[in-house]
Amino acid sequence: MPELPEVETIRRSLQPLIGATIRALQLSPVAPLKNCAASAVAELAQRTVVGLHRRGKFLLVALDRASHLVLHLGMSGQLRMLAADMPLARHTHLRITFEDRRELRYIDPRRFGGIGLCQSATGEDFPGIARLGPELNDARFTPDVFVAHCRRHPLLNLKALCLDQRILAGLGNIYACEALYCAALSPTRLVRDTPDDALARLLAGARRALQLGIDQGGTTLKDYVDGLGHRGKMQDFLQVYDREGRHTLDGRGSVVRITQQGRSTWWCPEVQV
DNA sequence: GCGATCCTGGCC
DNA sequence: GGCCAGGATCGC
Repeated sequence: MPELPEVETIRRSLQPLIGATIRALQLSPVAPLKNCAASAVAELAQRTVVGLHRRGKFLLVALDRASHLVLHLGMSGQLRMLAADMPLARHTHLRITFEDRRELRYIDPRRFGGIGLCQSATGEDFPGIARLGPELNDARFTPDVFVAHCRRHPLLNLKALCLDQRILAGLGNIYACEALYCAALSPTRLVRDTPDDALARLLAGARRALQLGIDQGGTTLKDYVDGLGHRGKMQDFLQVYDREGRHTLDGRGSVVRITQQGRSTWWCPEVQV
């Protein structure tokens, strides 16, 4: 489900948790733990939330003293901040109860997400985060840096490039399609056949698509909500995603769907070359 | 690089 | 029943 704009929206919605102290943590028997033992998670009791950070699609819950919590929402994950006495949703895999009776719940039916611990405040010691490309909003991530990364993968098509977290951290299937439309580039084109200035356009397109997604509070196709239960509005601004057989939102052409790397790509051949 | 795989749920 | 879904990893 959640790509960078959704995770960022969730992060912002959970800011009120900063300063709250954990009373207890409860894991489901099938919680998707990544590189950590259930006992290590339970030991986070009595620790205080000091910050909420995002890296790519990962959310880091920074705690006072030592280790921090790393959460990835995979395809179907949700984070919800609720009162501790609210009814429990199915597939709730982690409950973090705070001293003030608020509760942060991690819900993930498909369990493609993950719950883990890291030592560094930036998560650099967490596998998966360590492999990520630069943050899209990092000013040091210049077109030159991006192009240099791209050139190491000449045989990738541009859609696969967009989805490659080592290169563009945070893009998922929706925003990859939207970024390629923004940049007017065909998803089937190979990196090898794409000049530097077109790759620079792709970086700009990715930034534009993600920023619009953040501004609109994420995309709610079905069930995405932020930590407070608010739906996103980006679904009303998508140009190509899930619009097979219709026109692009701006009416510049018609949308087709193809399959690449086993996943759907929606694009507009009249605009994207 | 590519395809299979991990899961559940919703839709046709 | 089969197919599809907002993701990432692992093996070849």
